[in-house]
Amino acid sequence: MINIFWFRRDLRLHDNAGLCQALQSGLPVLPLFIFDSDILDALPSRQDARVEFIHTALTGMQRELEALGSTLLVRHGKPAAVWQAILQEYPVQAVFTNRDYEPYAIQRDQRVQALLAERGIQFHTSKDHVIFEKDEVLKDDGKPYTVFTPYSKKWKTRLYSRMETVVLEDGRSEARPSYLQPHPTEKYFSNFFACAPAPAPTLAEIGFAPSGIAFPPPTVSSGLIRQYEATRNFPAQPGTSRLGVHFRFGTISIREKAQRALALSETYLNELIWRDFYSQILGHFPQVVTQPFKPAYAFIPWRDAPADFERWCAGKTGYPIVDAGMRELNATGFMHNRVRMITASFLTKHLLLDWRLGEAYFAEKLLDFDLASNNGGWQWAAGCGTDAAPYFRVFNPEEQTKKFDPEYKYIRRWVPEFGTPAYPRPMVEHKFARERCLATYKKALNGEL
DNA sequence: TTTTGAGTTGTTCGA
DNA sequence: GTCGAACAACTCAAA
Repeated sequence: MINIFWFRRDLRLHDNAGLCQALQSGLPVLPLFIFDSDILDALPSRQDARVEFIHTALTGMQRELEALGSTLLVRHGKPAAVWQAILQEYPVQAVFTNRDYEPYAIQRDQRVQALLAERGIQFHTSKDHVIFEKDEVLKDDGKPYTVFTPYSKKWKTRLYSRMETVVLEDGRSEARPSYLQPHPTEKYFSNFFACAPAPAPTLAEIGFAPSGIAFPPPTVSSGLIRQYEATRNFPAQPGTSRLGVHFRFGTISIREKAQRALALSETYLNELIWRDFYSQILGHFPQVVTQPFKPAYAFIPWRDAPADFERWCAGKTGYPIVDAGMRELNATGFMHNRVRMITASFLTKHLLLDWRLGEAYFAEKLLDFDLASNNGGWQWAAGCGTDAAPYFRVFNPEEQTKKFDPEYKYIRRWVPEFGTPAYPRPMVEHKFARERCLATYKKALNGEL
């Protein structure tokens, strides 16, 4: 008999909670990854950098596992069908995996768990993707938080409520939060199932072509984290970590990064807490996937203007900071955080286009796309999210440029024709757009529409 | 139950 | 240029 560890959004061998548990289960562990055709077939393009990223990460793990005398089983198909095939091929006692909190994943895992249960096979799940799951940080009345600041306070209280003494390499000892302790997977590497390498499908075999998009490294310097608060808002500078895609697919450990953040930057730690915050919002309020978090905002009459949406997508709005952001996204699969806010505000408030359009476009293009964070960010930009701030906070693209790209470095990098006759005029005048937005929101929220 | 303080990231206007 | 108030009123969280 063997046990199987099922990789999904946790593509690493080190400090992997579920894998560590599996390796301690007493049976040889065969690692598995499934390219889920339900997900892949729904992607709009056959050149998807995320699929390529996953494929690259799997190749790396495959190499590590072969060096350990084992292998990574990589299959392609609908999860239920793949599992049925695997259970025909291997005598499986139990399956281990890390929990995934997105609605589709929850449903998929319920089905797989039922399928396994019919055959008497246990399905063990672990927390790995977040520091705290949705029911670990709750108000005193047992209900979920919907405002970030009190959530973050309770999050930190909980983090520091359990400490362990750790002996460092130089012999000194230090107290560290138990929740951030690494899972020592490598101690149990001898428990992988010993077998010949199993051939994995190529990118082409699962139906995809290389995207041409470069992947950021899974590392960030301590200097950057220390300077994060001072530099993160300037898109021309490399002041942000670019670790998003690695968090998304688990090629780095959230615990390790949180431990470093604790030592180096409160601001950076807060960003990691935001990740948990939006994950628990999605878990408790899954309707946010299609509906505004604040129900009253469902009555805003978004404009129906496909041509305007196309101009926004293409980076041809005539507002250089907006266009620079959209072109960076289209070219690299990444957009600087500050510019994500500006472009999102522009779409929802200047153009009065439905935030779900922008959300879907980012979902298609962003290498680091994460449902919970992307949805939370877009609802925030549209004013309909958990943020208590007023809806009349309309970003002025020119003011934002003055503050965050005063020398037009970022703009010139992505909009070389800026300042020449080839650059388009603004597609909508700022003052007019601002007033139209405020009037429309006000009416809708007063129930006059 | 009531009260109180506060809420990621902003802009505009007038003194 | 700089500063504070207004933008509106509401809901959340905790005491």
